Amino acid sequence: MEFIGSALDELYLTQQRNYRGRISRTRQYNDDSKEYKSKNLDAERRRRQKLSDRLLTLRSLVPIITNMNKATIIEDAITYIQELQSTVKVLSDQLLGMDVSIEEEKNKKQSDEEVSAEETKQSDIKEDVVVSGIDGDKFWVKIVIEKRRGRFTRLLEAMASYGFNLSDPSVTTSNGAFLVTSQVEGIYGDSLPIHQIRELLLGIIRET
Amino acid sequence: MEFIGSALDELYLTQQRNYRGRISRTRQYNDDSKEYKSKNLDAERRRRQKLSDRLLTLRSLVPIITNMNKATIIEDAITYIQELQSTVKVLSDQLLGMDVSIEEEKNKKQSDEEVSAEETKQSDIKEDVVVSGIDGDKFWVKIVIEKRRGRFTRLLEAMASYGFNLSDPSVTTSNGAFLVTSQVEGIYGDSLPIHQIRELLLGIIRET
DNA sequence: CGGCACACGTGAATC
DNA sequence: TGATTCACGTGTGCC
Repeated sequence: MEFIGSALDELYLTQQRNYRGRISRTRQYNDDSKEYKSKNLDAERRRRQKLSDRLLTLRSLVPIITNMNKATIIEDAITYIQELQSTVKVLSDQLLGMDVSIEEEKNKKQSDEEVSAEETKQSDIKEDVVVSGIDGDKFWVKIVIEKRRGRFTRLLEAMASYGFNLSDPSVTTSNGAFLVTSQVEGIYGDSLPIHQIRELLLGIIRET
Repeated sequence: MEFIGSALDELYLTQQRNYRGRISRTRQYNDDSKEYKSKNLDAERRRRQKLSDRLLTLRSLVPIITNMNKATIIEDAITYIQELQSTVKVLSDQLLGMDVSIEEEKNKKQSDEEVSAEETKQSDIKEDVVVSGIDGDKFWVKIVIEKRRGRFTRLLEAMASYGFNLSDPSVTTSNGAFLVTSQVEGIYGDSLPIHQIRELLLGIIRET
């Protein structure tokens, strides 16, 4: 609330920041007057900038970004890590499960669930469609839908008919749900707003 | 510009009040009262705690922790995400049957018990079809084919028309190849020999 | 104008 | 002790 000694160096506090930008400089020592110096001012500055840089690089690693917010960056990173972990689990299960089911009796009940569960699952799936722009006409989509027979094929057909061009898609099914994650580019050769794309996808899903 | 100390505020606050600095903008007056000021104090507090919570949950996801530091938490998360991404890539490559130079220092157990694998060359996409029985009329298929536009859809259609009933399929694309892994059951209501199923699948692939 | 998000400088705490 | 990390309240833009 108050600046003690600093008195808000009106003169030498040439503070210029754009939004989310950095400050230029603040001078402390000088003049005849007393010094309002803090010991760890520079150290604290470096610490802040370092943390900010780490956050930036973290954001660059996460493909799905909902907001530039400091908190949401971490939130997205959390969900992305969880997705990656589950992907690793599915992949290694499939890699190890190519032989007979000898091992997975105890450490993994996954085989039993997959075989027995099948189509008798109750539909507790919460559908979800997330669209986030990457750059230009590239997008990242994540679709969670209830697994129904032939639905994935129809979904792909519908998306193709609407001009969606999927690159490197990944599809997994788990607990009676489809999870489709993919990069998409070139919708009608031009970029639509994110929310319109999402609405379009929702419509497609609704029809399939 | 501020010293605080929670409870100490009220003591020191008043005596610092008299120190008057000119600020261009709004001044939080009511100095006469003993009440301190700041409007978004609570909001800022919630924001800080929220971010701290997110950071904590992020740290809980990362298995390796070098330090409890705020910056190192993010740093560890960054390296962990990179590890996960490369792990996913290695696993899908192994599922695709592509021999990559294993330079990994991964602590993960890598079972190289890749099945029969009658692949021929490695310069291009190695088409591969592996069928292994599970029990009864259930079996496990792994299909690696060259990625062409719309081919996966046609493949699924053809398989469906032949009575293949896929359960929990997983599809990934990498390096211009499709990898389809799935459990299949109930071909024509009765079990065919494994090699005949494989021949049937090869024929389907050849036509798509 | 208010909510929101951020960078800032500072005192305290830890090693 | 000094170096380093943290929480805090505030000023200040941006919707």
